[in-house]
Amino acid sequence: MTTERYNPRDAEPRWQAIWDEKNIYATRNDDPRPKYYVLEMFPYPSGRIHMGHVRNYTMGDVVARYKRARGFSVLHPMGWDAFGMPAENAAMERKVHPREWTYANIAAMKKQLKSMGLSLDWAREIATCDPSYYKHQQKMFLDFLRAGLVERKQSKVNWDPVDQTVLANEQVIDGRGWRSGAMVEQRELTQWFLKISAYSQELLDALDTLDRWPEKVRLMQRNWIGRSEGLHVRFALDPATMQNVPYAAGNELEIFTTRPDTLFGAKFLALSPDHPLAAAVAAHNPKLADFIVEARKIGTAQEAIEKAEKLGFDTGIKAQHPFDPTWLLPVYVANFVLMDYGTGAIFGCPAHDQRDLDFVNKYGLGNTPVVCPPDVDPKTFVITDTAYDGDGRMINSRFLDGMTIAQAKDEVARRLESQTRGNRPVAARQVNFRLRDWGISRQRYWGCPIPIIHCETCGVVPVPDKDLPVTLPDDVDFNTPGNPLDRHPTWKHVACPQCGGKARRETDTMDTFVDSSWYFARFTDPWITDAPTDRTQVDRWLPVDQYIGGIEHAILHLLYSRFFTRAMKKTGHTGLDEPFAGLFTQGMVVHETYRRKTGEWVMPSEIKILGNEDARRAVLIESGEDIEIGSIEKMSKSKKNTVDPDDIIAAYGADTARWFMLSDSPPDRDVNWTEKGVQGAWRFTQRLWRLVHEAAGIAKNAPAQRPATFGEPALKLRKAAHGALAKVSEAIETLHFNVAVAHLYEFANALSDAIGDVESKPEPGLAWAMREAAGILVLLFQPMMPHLAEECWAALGHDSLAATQPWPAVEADLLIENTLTLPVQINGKKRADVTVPRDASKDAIEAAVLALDAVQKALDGKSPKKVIVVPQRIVNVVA
RNA sequence: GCCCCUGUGGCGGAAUUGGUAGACGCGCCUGACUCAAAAUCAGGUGUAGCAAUACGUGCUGGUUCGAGUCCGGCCAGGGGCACCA
Repeated sequence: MTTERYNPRDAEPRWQAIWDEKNIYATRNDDPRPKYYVLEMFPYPSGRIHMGHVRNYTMGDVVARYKRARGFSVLHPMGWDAFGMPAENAAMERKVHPREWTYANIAAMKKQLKSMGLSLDWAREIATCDPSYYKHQQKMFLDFLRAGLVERKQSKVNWDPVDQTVLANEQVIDGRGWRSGAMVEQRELTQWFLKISAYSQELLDALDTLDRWPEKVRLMQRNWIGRSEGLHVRFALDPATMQNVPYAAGNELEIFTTRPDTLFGAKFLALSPDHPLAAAVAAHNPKLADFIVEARKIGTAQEAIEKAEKLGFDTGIKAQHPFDPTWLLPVYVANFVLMDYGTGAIFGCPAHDQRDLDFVNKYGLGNTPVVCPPDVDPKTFVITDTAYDGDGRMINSRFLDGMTIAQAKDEVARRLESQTRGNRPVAARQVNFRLRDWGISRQRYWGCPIPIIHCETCGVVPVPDKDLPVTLPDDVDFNTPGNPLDRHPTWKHVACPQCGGKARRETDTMDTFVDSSWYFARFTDPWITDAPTDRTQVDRWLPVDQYIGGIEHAILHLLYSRFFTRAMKKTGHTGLDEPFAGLFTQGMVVHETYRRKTGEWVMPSEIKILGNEDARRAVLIESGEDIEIGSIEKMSKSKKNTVDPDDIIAAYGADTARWFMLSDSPPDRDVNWTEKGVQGAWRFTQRLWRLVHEAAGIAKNAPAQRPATFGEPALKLRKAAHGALAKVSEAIETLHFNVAVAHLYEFANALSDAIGDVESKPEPGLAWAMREAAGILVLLFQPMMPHLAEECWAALGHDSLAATQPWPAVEADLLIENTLTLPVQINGKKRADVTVPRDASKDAIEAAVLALDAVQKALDGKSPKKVIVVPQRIVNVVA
């Protein structure tokens, strides 16, 4: 009797219009119910959404809809990460203003997102390029400046020669710019820095409290922060070797080491090529000067950084061993010592550090092992090509001999701390971090202007709060590379706010990661005009309960946001430290690749698949030309293996796309987009529609009152319904969407069986159970397929909206079975089943098991060695 | 090089965290309906075997009444960091 098909092209826009009209997804800031803030990482407005967005926003939407049904006041906003390079590239290539380009893209993408049926509160929409947003960012920059969290300093920076801008360390991947892919060069520039390193320890410690973050992300951040404990040691330099060296710091050299225990294995000291002492020696030593120039090249723009040979240059200076002034160590300049870690100088213990060993083997400085591995005879222990960095006992180390590494470290620190030279201890325990301050200056137009004025007489002057925002000029040209703000004829020329004299604006704009470091806070009250946040709202809504996005932001965005939230707290804009209580990182959307014999990539929409499995092949639709089917890879424009969400929604509807995104693959793994898979999802939407309509036909005749008793088929259906309810709820709570999907399939199968029972085994309670079950089914899939749910909910005779219904309540009694079927194992292998009453005693179960034929046979008249009865689980007979 | 994660049918993946391995879906096979196809419906589908049964969660050892799950060693794939002293 199935006639009509569900038509998403008609139904989806219809329900979207109704949701809009009734404004059901708006969140009120005065809602007294418990709050739940679910947020997906906001998109860059590139112009079109891609499948990764579909997956990301579908997951967030399921959580939002589920929590709403669970009675929470849900905040689920959307905005745009709208500043950035592509807008300027478009301006250069297509002569369109970045603002126009960006806002046109936002309009297009908003339309696409709306077609997905997401339950978003669009009234809170923000775009980071809007002065009403970046005004507050400028205010916070100035607040941070006053709080000592901003610094302006000259530093070596990573310069991207293609984008013509500076990149943070985090934005350099394998020596290349994260966006342009160009080899990064080193340049000296004066930059604005946010002092994230002031929070190194705190950012590290607090990771332990983020128990709803993936362990993987926490580990990556831990490694990035890179805490190491060690000793800061002052080596005295032999005055005889320091003649003619104009070195301001005097006759000493400070080093940092994490292995003070190996001090008696020292063979040399080494300076970074950028160390002031190296420069001082080079002033009178042209060969060293040349060496330093060469060494710097290797550390920067050279391709093979990791393969660079360890090179050194002997300065002729000698340093005294801290425990023995007569023991002199040569001081080298070495290309592998970094200036901006520790003190820019090290001591080398070749026996226990591979780099140092490579170095001494090249320059013939020898090595002395000072840590002997367990079970090795110290007399025969020698190091040749491989340094030993494992555990052991101290040898060849005078008063340290026999100690463990930990004891030796402590002993060295203790002795050197109490020695003084020039009224200062010779050594101090020190903690070092790898994390550097966050350089935010970018030489770009399309970013948030840094609200600073440089005055010839007053120096660096903050723009007064009353003059905010500093807005971008509209009349800019992109015909030449570099920063359009810098070459704008008038924009940068202003009067100094302090003295009124001639001054110029800072023409650098902020890194766009600043924009995304606080948008989640702005969403809590995007309407407030005189402050970045309303403290009542931001403190009530934050932290974000569930944040969802890509793993690619594990360090950059998430670490910056954690820092920024703390900085906002310090300046009174929030009351908390951690912005994201729960984090989920979703996998990518991948797809097969296709290419012509000539090697050109071909889009999935351009080809047709013929045959199955081994006989599977692809041809170009247009010409019938054979196409090679390649590996499954991340969807990307370059390999053309993308599928356009618009096409999928036009062909199958948003619900089918959403359902497929959630089914099969666990959400944190990659999902392979296949035509077969989409068709499977499509068939299921049709099947649900039919099932619910059939069930509705039966339910029409159901009594209004719940029957006092239910027959077997009705009870079976009710158990299936409530079982599914319990399992789907749990799966959504734990974000195991693929498991929720599987339980919904199972439940649909059970409903289908029950519909068959109506004819074969009619009974009065079944119609009532059918109505209950169909209702539960619809509400269970509502978070995933909201349009279909509305259509089905209406078919069940409701004039309310499925999207606003409370989550159904489980009848716990139905989940408890009166009799249990336990598996019976003999010696750990399953051999039989036994059905016993739920409350049967262990003895009763044991007796029932021993009476089983299979058990009798296995025991062969003997009595069992042991019978293990695990209540409600399993029985194991040990024969 | 260091650190981390993952290996389960033809495929995507389940498995109450030590208790019936393979739920659910895809694919495939058989049947029904149809002039036929699509759609739909019913049944089957880890491997070997006619069967009883045996084997089976990357390999290998161990702990346990019982191991996909815990421990040791290896192999493969993926990711992060990489002169950080």
